[in-house]
Parts: sequence; C-alpha cells; structure tokens
Amino acid sequence: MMGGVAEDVQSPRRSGRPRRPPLDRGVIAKAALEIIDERGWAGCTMLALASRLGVRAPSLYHHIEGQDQIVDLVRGLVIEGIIDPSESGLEWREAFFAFGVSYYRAFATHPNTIQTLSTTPVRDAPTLRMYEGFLRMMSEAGWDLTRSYEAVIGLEHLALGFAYEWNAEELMLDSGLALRHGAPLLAEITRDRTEQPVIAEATFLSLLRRYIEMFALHLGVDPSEAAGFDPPSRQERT
Amino acid sequence: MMGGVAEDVQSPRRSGRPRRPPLDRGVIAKAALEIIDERGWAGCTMLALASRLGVRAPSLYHHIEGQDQIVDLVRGLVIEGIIDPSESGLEWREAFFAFGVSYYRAFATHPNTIQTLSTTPVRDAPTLRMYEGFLRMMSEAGWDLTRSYEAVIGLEHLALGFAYEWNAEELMLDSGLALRHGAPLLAEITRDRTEQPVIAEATFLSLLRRYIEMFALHLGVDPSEAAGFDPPSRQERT
DNA sequence: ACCTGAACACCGTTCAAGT
DNA sequence: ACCTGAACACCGTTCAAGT
Repeated sequence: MMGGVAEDVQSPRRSGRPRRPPLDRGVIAKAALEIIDERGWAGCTMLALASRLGVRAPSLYHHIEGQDQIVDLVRGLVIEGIIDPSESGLEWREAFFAFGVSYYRAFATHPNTIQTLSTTPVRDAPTLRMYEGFLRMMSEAGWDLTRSYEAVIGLEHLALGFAYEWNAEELMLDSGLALRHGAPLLAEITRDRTEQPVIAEATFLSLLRRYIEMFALHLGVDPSEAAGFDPPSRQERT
Repeated sequence: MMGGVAEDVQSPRRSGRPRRPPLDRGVIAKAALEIIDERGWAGCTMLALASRLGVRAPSLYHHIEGQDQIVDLVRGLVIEGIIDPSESGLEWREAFFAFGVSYYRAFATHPNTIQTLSTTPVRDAPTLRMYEGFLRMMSEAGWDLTRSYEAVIGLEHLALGFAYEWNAEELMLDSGLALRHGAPLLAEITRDRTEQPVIAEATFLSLLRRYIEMFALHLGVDPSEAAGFDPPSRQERT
C-alpha cells in the first residue's frame, strides 16, 4: 500500500518543481505592496492578492490572521529602507537630516501606502525599532524625550504630506475645478505639475533643514537666547 | 375627485407635522459627521447613515450621487470653521498664524475625518475658497505663488499630523507593545497621554510660530542674509 | 500542513414599483 | 417628488472537506 510505484513514467524529476513560489508572509507582503503601488490600497482585496499569488482567497488565512496583518507586513516593508539614525555615527543634525530624507524617499516611492499607514496603529517590530533608534540618537545628543518625540512626529507628517501631495495618483487639487469655482490663484499654481516630484523633493529638503534648525534653537525658548548653535544641555551618561 | 374631504376627523392639525426632518444634503452631511465623530469613518455606512435619518439606504440616492459626495459634504462642514485669512485684515504673519490655529482646531475637533479628508481629492467649493483665500492673503503681502502654496501644504500636514496624533481614538503607538519589542524610550514617552491634547495644542502653536518664521526668512535663501525681519520684496499692486 | 468550494454576513448601488 | 423592497455584484472571513 505505502510507497506504490504507480508514478508517471515520463516525469523523472521535472515534476518535482512547484510552478508557484510557496506561500509565506514574505511573499504575501511583497505581492500586497505591488498591488497597492499599482492600483491603490482599495485595489488590494483578498481576492486580488490571492489571485496574484496563484491561490484562492481562503488560503491566505493559513499564513496571516486577517487584513489587519497585511497592514503590518506592508508597513514593515516600506519602513525597511529607512536608515537607523542611531547607527549612523553622524552629528545629531546630520543624522536627523539623513533620517528625514530616507523617510521621505521611502514613502515617496510608495505614495499609495500613506493614507492607510499614516492613520493605523503601529504594531510591527521594524517600525517600533525605527522610532526607538531616532529617540536614542536624540537622547544621546542630549535632547529630552518629549522634545524628541515631538520632533519625529512633526517630521513624519511633514514628510508624508509632501510625499503624498506630489506623488499620489489622484491629485488633491484639480486646476480646472479651481478655476470654475472662482479660485484663479489656486488654479494657476496647480497647473502643469508634470515634473513636480523632483521640485517637491528639493522643497522638502529645504524645509527639513529649516525644521531641524527650528529644533536646534530649542523649541519653546526665546530663539534670541539660544540663537546660533550647538546641542542643548548634554545629559550625563554612565 | 379632487379635494376629497375624507380626512381623519380627530387629527385636525397635529398630524401635519412630520416626525422626521425632511431629507436634504445639509442634514445628511450633519448626520454623517456625527457618525464619523462617534464611530469613525468606517462606521459611516449607507445603512448606518440612513437609519440615523429614519430612512432606508436607497433613499439617500435621491439627494446625493454616492459615497464620494458624502466626503465632499463632510469636508465642507469641517472646513467651514476655518477663518479666511484674506479677510482678517491682519499682517501676514498674524493672518498666517490665525489661519493655522483655526485649521488645527477644526480638525482636532473631528480627528476621525483626517484619514479620509487628507488623502481625497478636493471637490467642494468651501475648501477651494479656503486655499484661494490663503493664497490671496500671501500674494497681497508680496509672496510668490509657489512659495505660498508650499507654505500652506506644509502647514496643513503639520497641523493634521498633530491633530490626529493626539486626538484620534486609536493611538498610533502602544506603550506596552513598544516595551515588549525592546523599545524602552518609545515606551516611556507614550505612557500616560491622558491630558496630552492640551499639551499638543501648545506644542503645535509653538511649532507653527517657528514655521512662519522659517518662511519669513525667505525659504531657499541663506538665512544669515535675510535674518531677522520684514516681508520679502513687496510686489507693486495697482 | 495546506489548499479548496461553499457558505455567511455585510457592503454600495440600481431599479421597478409604489404613493 | 420621494421612499421602498428586492435584487445584484462584490467584499472579508469561516469552516468542513479534501489531499
């Protein structure tokens, strides 16, 4: 009974290779991000995801607990490309800047993820590590936690705003519509945004520099007092 | 035939009053915003909306074209509370500041609208008017359109980020989870955020002041050149 | 262990039928 | 003119049944 030799004669080895990659969280995450990039988050249904993977929708539930977990997986994938500022060895301003730039680029590459990722609870380890890395870097430079946390929150939304505004499929503002509603200035500035993504990054970088300077001037203290330079009161470390 | 007197005898006038408000876009918008405030945008289904209005779902389609239009209506309602900086009569920095504050408050009052409103094309007249008003104010103060547009985009996302982060039902970051994943600094700063909304507004206001100063320093030009004062090259107005 | 078909509850939207 | 029940296509998810 066991070990029957009733195998097809003319498939000596060729038949052993499965024609689709074995399912696991990694390939599911990758497929999900691809669909989101191509068709937006709404297009990433369980059916679309399953059929891209050559499988039926219920099969996915053997590897993930539900749609929520796809959010976590995709977030991990997007966040992966962001540098850890606590391991950069740079002075805090430069580490902050490098972090901000790579944060912006990660999301500018995947603008369709922004809507969901920016307003969904963080549950994945890579993202928690990212925050911790930023806080550690700032802490080691002498900043207090509250200030550092405000800094990263503000930075995130500034970066996400620019990344989305200039890279998302659907434009937020339609020039023709603005004109028809008696908003000529708005209509003018929203015309011809073909090559704007490039300009947008330059603008963001410029803004980011200013943003960091703002914190360097010790937010909450009269700028004239702190004007001009180095890190605030350095905490003693053992 | 016409004008039959076959009316119920004992309902001389009382029966004339309908027990539910007549349906129109205004009441639909208001009901939608209430549901979104209470249960989040996902809770605002056509069924939930209809039943709050004492009506069946298909009835809504006699007044609105579909769910997309609900977005427009709700946006109009939220944006309504924001001041028009071009009619404030204030100096540009103060007008900018007042605009930013009322923008922040409008969304801090309705944090559950942020996810959808911040990533959905603008189609409603009130919001287009809001942008136009800001651009006109900046233009009259001598700023060029591109700079002004960047200013309002950056401001929006900064404001939305803070408004969401500190007022949304679901916290973005869970302290316990952070601790369990080896992120002690993040865990510490996200503990006890009970009365944070108040602190958040103060933080945002402080940040907003700096943000405006940043633009006052003529973004894109070496700050040491422009350091310290008044509006940029004033355009001639007829 | 993993995939599947069938089924369920719940969406948004359409439409012929009523008044 | 406006509301309704019934119906449709499409979701996410569950589960017993297969291998």
